[in-house]
Parts: sequence; C-alpha cells; structure tokens
Amino acid sequence: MGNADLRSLAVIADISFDELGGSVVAVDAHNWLYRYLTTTVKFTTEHKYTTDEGTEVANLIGVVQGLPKFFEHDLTPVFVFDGAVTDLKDDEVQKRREQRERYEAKLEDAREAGDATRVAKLESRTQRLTPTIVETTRELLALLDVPVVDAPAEGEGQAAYMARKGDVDYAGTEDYDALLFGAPLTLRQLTSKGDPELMDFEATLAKHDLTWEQLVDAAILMGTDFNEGISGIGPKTAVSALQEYGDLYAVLDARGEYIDHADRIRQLFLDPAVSDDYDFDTEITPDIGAARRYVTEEWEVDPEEVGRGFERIEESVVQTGLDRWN
DNA sequence: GCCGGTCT
DNA sequence: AGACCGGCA
Repeated sequence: MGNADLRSLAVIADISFDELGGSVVAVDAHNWLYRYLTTTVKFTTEHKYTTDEGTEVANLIGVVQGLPKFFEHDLTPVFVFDGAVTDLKDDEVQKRREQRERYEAKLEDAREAGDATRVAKLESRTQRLTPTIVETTRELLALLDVPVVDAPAEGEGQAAYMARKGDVDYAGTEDYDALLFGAPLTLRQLTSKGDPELMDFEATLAKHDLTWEQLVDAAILMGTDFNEGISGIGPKTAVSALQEYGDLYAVLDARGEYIDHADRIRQLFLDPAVSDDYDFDTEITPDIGAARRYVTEEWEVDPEEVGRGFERIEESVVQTGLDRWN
C-alpha cells in the first residue's frame, strides 16, 4: 500500500462547485459507495436498514443521501463499476480481509460489553460491498435514471479512459491511482462537506519533469495496491531516482533491487483493460415514486431516513429541468 | 486515506 | 529532510 505518498507529488487545487455546473463526472462507484455505506452504518440504527429477513441495505440510505450533492450543483455523475479483479491484487485483498477480521473480533467484544458507541464505530469498519449491496445500488440508480458504466477491470482505469477520450469532464474518486491511470482531471472529496479538490495530471507531470511512464515507475517504487514498494523510497527519492536513471528497471538495477511483476503493474496503469461499450444520457429523468417504493417497501428501509434525500433529488432535478428551457 | 509522532 | 508506522476513519 502507501498510495497516499502520491498526494505529495500530485498538483491539487481547490475548486468550487459553482465552477463545475453542467459538467459530467465518471465516478468510481466502489469508492463512492463505500464512503456512504460506512457513514450510514455508523450513524444509523441497524434496524432502520435491515429487512425482516436480516439483510442489511444501508447502501440504499447512503445513495439517497449522497446523490443530491451532484444534482444540486448541476453535476451529472456516471457511476463506473469494477469488473474482474486482477490476481496482482491478491495480497492487498488478503490484507484488507485480515484487517476486517480483526475488527470483527473486536466488534464481538464490544457487543458483549454493551458498548454502543464502540459497536457503531467498529460496525462501520467491517462493512463490505456484498453482491446484495452492489445489486440494490444498481437497481436504485436505474430507477433514478442515473447512468452506469461497467468496467472490464478496474473502475478507475475505465473512468480515466472516458475522461481522456473527452466523454466525461472529470474522473471522481478519492484514490490517487487516478493519476497513474492518466485521468486528466480528477475531482476529490465529492463525498465530504464543502468544496472538492481538483487533481491535475499534466500539471503533475510538468511539476516533476516526468513522463506518464516515469510517474507510474515512481509509484511502483513507492508501492501501489499491486506491489510492496522498496523500503526507504518515498516520493522524493522516487522522483530523483527516475530523473537520474530514466526508468524503473534502471533504478532497480542501480540499487540491486527487484520487484515482482513490475512489467504487468506498469501495463495495468498505462494500458488498462477498458471498454468502449458504454452509452449514457446525461439528461436525467428519475422515477422518484418507484425509487422510494423500492427502498422503503421492497427493502423495508425506514422512510424517515430517505425522505429528505428524495425530496432534495426531486427539487434539484426539477430545477435542472427548468434551467434547460431558459 | 489522513494525521501526528518517531526513527534514520 | 525524508520515510515509516500506528491509530483512527
């Protein structure tokens, strides 16, 4: 891991939502959903998002509460869902699973001790994007007429590709990997309070006098989701090494180091599996009645939890519709 | 991912 | 100064 190292290399500026009106953003669905899922679980009583059969669909509350943020700023999201997971990620997936299992054990203890605050906190850390969560999210997005794209592999790679082609204006994710996939402009903090930040790919390369390939090589030296990285190499050392030696292999040679599958990791970022088989309409006409029934009746979510969210969606989408006729 | 403390 | 690490989301 250690992706946050990329932040110190990235050129990031504040941008206001006002400047984004009318644009389209390819959102990393996994990343976005996970954020709303964990905060919903943390702040909402379990029974409000659990069916009689015991299925938890906190995602439905999260999605309804998260979408208005886009519509109220006249920003159209296109949700990009992950496809196949590469075996290169096995180690990372394993680490995350072990971490989750540790939290699950602590959660048991907290439950027995009757510590409600700690239970809520740990519950939010043990969430996973289960098949049910992904499927019900997709169904809800369909009812709300929000565009969805299926990536053949990494969603980030697909989002970056769409942005490079100019089919969308921005990629949207918290993940700095977007830079490695060559997303020209990435919006971060779309899920937080306040204005987002804008990460600029070309400006990042220019700032460090690196090519795209060299930036990817620097990241591989520091460590990515797909490899450990070389101990002792952080952002500064990685960049100066690339400038001195030119590419990853020359750097590794010079230091007497070796990285497994370096060539595959490079390709994964520079030439990811992507699809041209997508088509979306940015004019959104949600069926709010059907969406509300889906959430509150079919999945038995407490109507109180989604009432305001649906209202906000209704108001902001109607508003946008009116704007078009002006 | 973010932050703050600590090691080299 | 730069990298690392552990706690908390």
